[in-house]
Amino acid sequence: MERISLAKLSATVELAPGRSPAYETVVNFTHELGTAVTLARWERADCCDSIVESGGIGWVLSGTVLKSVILESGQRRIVDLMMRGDFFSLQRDDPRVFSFEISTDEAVTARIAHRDLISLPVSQPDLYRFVHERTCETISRLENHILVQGRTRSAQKIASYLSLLCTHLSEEEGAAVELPMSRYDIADHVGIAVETVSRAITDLRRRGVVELETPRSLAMRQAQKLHPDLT
Amino acid sequence: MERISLAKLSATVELAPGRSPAYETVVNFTHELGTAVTLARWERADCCDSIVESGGIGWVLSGTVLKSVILESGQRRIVDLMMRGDFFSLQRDDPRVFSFEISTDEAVTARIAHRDLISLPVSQPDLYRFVHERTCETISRLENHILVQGRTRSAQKIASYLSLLCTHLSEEEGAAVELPMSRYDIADHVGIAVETVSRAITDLRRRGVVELETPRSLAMRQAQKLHPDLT
DNA sequence: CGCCAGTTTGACAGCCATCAATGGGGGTGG
DNA sequence: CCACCCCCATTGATGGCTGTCAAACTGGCG
Repeated sequence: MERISLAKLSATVELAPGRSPAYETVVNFTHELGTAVTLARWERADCCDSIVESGGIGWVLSGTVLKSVILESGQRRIVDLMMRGDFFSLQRDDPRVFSFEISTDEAVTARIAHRDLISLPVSQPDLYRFVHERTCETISRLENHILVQGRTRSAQKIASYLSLLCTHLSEEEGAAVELPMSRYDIADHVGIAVETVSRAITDLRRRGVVELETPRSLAMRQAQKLHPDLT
Repeated sequence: MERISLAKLSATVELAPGRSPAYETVVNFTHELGTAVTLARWERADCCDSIVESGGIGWVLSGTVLKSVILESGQRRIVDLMMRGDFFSLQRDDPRVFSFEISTDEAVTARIAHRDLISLPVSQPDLYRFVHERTCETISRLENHILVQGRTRSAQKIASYLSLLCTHLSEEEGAAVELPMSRYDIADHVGIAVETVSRAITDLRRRGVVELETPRSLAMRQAQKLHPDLT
């Protein structure tokens, strides 16, 4: 982990390809916060549990962060997947022991401590409004994932999961995107076995719903409407 | 649906049995908001989609509210279940068409419109802090449900689902609680078939994990630790 | 009494978790 | 440079679980 300054931030995230308008507002928000914000650069497989220490909220400026928990059975369950522009709450004294982990080669995160967050409404009310909007977006993201997990068949789960991922990663319809996680991560996120994930993806490829250049490079074809059993 | 005033509120919710300390803070919060709050009493199966109209956030003072969506296939999926003291976000211009529905005989809800919510940090900063805490609790609730849905076996899902429900409904360990929803609702919430829900509950009853006086009255025995395959 | 919604149980086919094995790619050390 | 190892992805085989269809039972209500 490496602390970075606001001044060095633009040099880092400017490189991020295909930034959407919504992401720019997050970068602007980060700059406007000034000294209240803490930035950090991480590398693959870094464990960033320390991010929770001072509470408040965090967000992702580049890369992908996984929020996970290890069950008594030893199984890892991924509760949330945060990508560029996504916010997440940092709850101290949470009896549930969550871990945060980087799943991309590199990631840049930002956060504000709880004490700075609660003083924000008086000092910068419009920034607080932005925080509230983003927190509601976090709720939407979790709700979407509940809908994905609620699908009965594994092919449906994977199809809707990948579809969500693609719309988040690229505005362009049908463009190839680089999956920010392994098959194992997908399995632990949707709650099915790795082998079933692999089989489901192979099945979708055969049916022409997705195309794979490499196992990590995926393009969605809008063929879902042609396959009513996937809805 | 019936509008009720703040003055009549105490007569309604005071009757709610087994109120926990956390719930009292919600009632206090409701009173302190004054004119900004809108109260409503509903009856079973009422559709309260109109609650979203002015945005902002809502919360439950008594009864149970379901947030659901109808898929193209005609299936109903329950995304969230809000009980006494639970908050939920009311997002206008959400492309996803959610419905809100009462699953108990009666329910009382409260809400603040978006315009009142965004002016709250300047007028009553400590109330806004409370809103933020509750919004984070909403995130925790959804995360917990993702963990429930992530379980592989249906008996595990039902066991952890009912366990969560009981700890939320009663502080007393092992006390019988009245389930605020039907087997169909449970099925649509955890994403399995009704018959499987029924079979799983019967299975748990045979193994001594739960006890049922009536199909709706349930008591958890802390026997889960005796059954390692349920963790 | 008949109807209806909710719950439960049975039978069965299809799907999925598990175990097992193979192949590919990137890294390290010889 | 090559051998080796490890992680990841994929495919096969199989038993067990679950979705689906069907039917019976309950309690409430007109």
